[in-house]
Amino acid sequence: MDKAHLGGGLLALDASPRPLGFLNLLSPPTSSPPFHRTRTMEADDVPAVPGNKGRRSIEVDFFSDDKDKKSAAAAANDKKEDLTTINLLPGSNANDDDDDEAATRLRLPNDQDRQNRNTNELSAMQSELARMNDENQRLRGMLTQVTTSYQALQMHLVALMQARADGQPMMPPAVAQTLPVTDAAAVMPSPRQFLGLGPAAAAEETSNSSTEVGSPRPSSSAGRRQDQQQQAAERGDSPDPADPSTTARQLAQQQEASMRKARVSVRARSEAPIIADGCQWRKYGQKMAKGNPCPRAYYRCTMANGCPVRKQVQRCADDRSILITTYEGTHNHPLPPAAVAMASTTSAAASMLLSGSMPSGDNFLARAVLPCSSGMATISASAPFPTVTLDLTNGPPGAPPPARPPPHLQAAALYSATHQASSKFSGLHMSSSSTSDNINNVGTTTRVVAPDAPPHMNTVTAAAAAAIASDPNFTVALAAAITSIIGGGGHPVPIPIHHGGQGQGRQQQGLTPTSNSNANNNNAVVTSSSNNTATSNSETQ
DNA sequence: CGGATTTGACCAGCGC
DNA sequence: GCGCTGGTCAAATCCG
Repeated sequence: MDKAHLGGGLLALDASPRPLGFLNLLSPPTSSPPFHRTRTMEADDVPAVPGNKGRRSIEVDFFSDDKDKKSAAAAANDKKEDLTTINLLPGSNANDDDDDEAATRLRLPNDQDRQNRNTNELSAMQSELARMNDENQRLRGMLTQVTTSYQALQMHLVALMQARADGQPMMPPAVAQTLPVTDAAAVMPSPRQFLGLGPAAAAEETSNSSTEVGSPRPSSSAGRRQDQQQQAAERGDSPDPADPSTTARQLAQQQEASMRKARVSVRARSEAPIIADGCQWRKYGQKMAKGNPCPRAYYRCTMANGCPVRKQVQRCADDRSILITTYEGTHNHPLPPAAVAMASTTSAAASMLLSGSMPSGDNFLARAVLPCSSGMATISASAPFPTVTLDLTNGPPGAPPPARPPPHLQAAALYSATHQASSKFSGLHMSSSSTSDNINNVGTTTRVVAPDAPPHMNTVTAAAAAAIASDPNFTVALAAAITSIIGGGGHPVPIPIHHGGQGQGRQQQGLTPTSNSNANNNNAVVTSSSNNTATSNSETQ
């Protein structure tokens, strides 16, 4: 493009191919006077004029006053170029006077075909401009959402600091702000819970019966064995049912029993065997699941000794390009920023699910968790455990995959979207009616689709959110801020992240992972009943 | 050689 | 009670 054309009140448009949505055409900057809303499109976009080997360009007149038009017309005449001036101003009349004519008439050769062609191109350009305007507005809305999310997170950090300074218990906003006082008191985790110590940790802490903390009981077969052993050991202690501490412990166990069952399933298109969520995993099993020719792989987090987090990975039976990753458990160690993205996402989703924070509309969670990244979240409260499925596939199976970020960026997009959810929940706590419904209405399965997120928008917003959230500066700064605030600076402190559970983690400080992985797996949040992945599949397809 | 992966066995829950 | 299924373990194997 001829950069010289930028002068003389003409602002040249880059004719090179460019994704939509990054050009603010209809909202000219106001801070860069003198700005003349005349744009010149050049290059191959404009057909060559026969006999004219000079430049090819179309000048689009955005002028709103005669003064600007006159100057632009003069500038155009000075150039002696093959210009096509198009008046796009609504309601303008090219026959008003000679000055207007100078700026608005189509200076084309007397070739009717060429004129028709240019007219068609004009309409195409207008539609293109309209599309770009829509795209621009969507981007603005997304930016607003990101800003809001950031502010909400910042406010939450401030609240954390205050609570820490006051010594008051702090709870996740999804729980604290969506439950009535009584329910919130029942579900409210202790400060240690929120900082990574589960209810069992609190119970164990009070009883001083074990060094193991943050240990939701596994419900799997092996976990059940472990559970039975632990229960037998507790029976050996002959707890008094009337003992308040015993009752509290049983309460905590009941709470964690329900919490550990929550799962977060993420559907994302990926050719890789697993999605890159930032954590280190070790495969410990593989099974053929009924109804799916693809095997299901079982992974365990190996970033820390005894980390109870596990995940199942299986390809969708109907669309092999879709990878379904189901997370369970709570990390008991610090996470790298890349892992924080996915972990916090699933954490927030599970927290919202477990907190029963859905208001009267079942689609609330979908709109809250995924207002833009996908537009679809599947909430399954079916027995034996609730599952929230976050769909990042952007479209039905078989649909042509849209331009989308790689899986790890999708995770980051989800991370961003979840914080949007946090901000939405932050504004929700004023509504007392939102607490009436509870996810514990076992037996209901709800498929919900965000009503205000058209597919094309989902793609764009997810990609943009991914770009923002995956920015190393952003995530690193966020993690550093949280670490510095919660941990009081100096040493890295684990960010309370859990998958599928709520407040089940523990602080690493003062805890020494043992070499007995089984013992440490008391922290595991494992369930062993129905195939929730299959449930998710059936519900989301 | 150590860590990761594979794979058969085992166990518990559930439905008939 | 029996078979099916999901989930996990652990020995064997693979791999860098």
